[in-house]
Amino acid sequence: MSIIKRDFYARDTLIVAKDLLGQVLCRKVNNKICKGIIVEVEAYTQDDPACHAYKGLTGRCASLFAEPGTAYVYLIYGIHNCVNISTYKKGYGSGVLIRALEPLQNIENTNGPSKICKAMCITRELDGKDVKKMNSGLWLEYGEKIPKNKIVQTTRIGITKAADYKWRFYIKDNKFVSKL
DNA sequence: GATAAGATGTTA
DNA sequence: AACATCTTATCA
Repeated sequence: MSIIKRDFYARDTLIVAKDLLGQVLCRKVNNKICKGIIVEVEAYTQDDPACHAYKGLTGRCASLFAEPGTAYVYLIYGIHNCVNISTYKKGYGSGVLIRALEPLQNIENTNGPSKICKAMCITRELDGKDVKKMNSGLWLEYGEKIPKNKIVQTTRIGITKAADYKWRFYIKDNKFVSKL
């Protein structure tokens, strides 16, 4: 397994989102390593009304504007954390929300964006971390390539704006994709 | 099985 | 006031 490099993230957000399927999200806490295969994602860009970066750079979403391959971790509904990876280029607010994982190592039950964070101890301390470095405690590695006919593209979940954008991608027939 | 409601805190 | 969610309760 090798770590995913900058070039991967420095592309169009939709492409990165699709290509993240099958890659492996890794987290090190208390000398334990957790791993899971990414099976479901959503793309968000600065031109997208549903994106936190739509209204421009704010304190909360600054990580979306950072170098490609930066973690954006935020609190939603007062209770739950969600994790994104910033994409495209520095100064442009875009990223990919990791919605579901297939457990590989030291985790289970990760069929939702906040469940991932709970299972892997991803908190807002990780906001702004560089996921291209293992010593951030959170990074991604190359996994299996997913054949095109196994990738489903559809509408995003839990948003009210731009609800017609088909910017959600998941692996067909995978048990760990979140429910409607 | 399905659907509805409640928890909860940060943000602009 | 809105919010990129999850769990529990209450039906059937």
